[in-house]
Amino acid sequence: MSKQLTVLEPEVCCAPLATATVPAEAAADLALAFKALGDPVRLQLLSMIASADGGEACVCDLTPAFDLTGPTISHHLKVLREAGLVESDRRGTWVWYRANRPRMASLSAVLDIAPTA
Amino acid sequence: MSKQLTVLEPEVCCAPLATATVPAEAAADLALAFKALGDPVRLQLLSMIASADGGEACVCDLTPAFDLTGPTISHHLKVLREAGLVESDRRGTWVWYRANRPRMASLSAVLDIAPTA
DNA sequence: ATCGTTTATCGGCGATAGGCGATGATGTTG
DNA sequence: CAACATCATCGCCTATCGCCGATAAACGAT
Repeated sequence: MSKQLTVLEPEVCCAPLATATVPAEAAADLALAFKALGDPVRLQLLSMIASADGGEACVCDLTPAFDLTGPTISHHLKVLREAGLVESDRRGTWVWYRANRPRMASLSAVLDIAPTA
Repeated sequence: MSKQLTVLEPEVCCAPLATATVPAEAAADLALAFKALGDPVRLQLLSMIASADGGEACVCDLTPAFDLTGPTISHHLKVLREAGLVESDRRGTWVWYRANRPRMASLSAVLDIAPTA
């Protein structure tokens, strides 16, 4: 929603992990994102959001997909938000989430394996 | 999608997160790996190992790079091992670690963003 | 066999994370 | 306005995490 605090530095780094030692500051930011992905519920939430039709998913559609309470889902969404993986947008009664695709792409690139090692 | 079918998977699936909702079992395995990456020290350890000359790194070279004790580094390496991200190999006095590149590639693929959404 | 070196495991401690119910903030509708 | 619905935040509890010192296990050298 109107969470004015978003990732100020979206593109933190992209050097593949296997090509050079990641600096400490970059490691902190990357670890924050990977930690957010390190939970089955959040992983499914992100996949539901990213694969949703139109690229957006309403919380009202996400919550009933789990055997968890509303506050818990809201908490997980907050973690994903603060990790810069999703963005939210309140439209009327409902809140819609969409994936931050550049962020995901950057994480994917970090894990990418160089063709020749 | 292209006709690139990967025959040998290390553990689990590889369907990009943004194309379909990830099943619960796959989410558990993926979350385990991402959780292992969700720590700055482990992220740097993996990058040091993966980018090391010859693709291998000795614990004796890893430990002094951090302001942490031996047991703590050993613990982090164990987490990476149990997540399937690295493999270890004792050769004489020292233990050498190398990255599990297929595993990393599979995680990278999961976060990959489809060209057209 | 005994020592020194390297790495892993064990036990414990403080900090963090995931879960819930209760409450609050926001928006729609009657 | 009041009543309702949706979603977020708060407080609390338990479980897990990250860290250390102490100890054990594996190996080479003496």
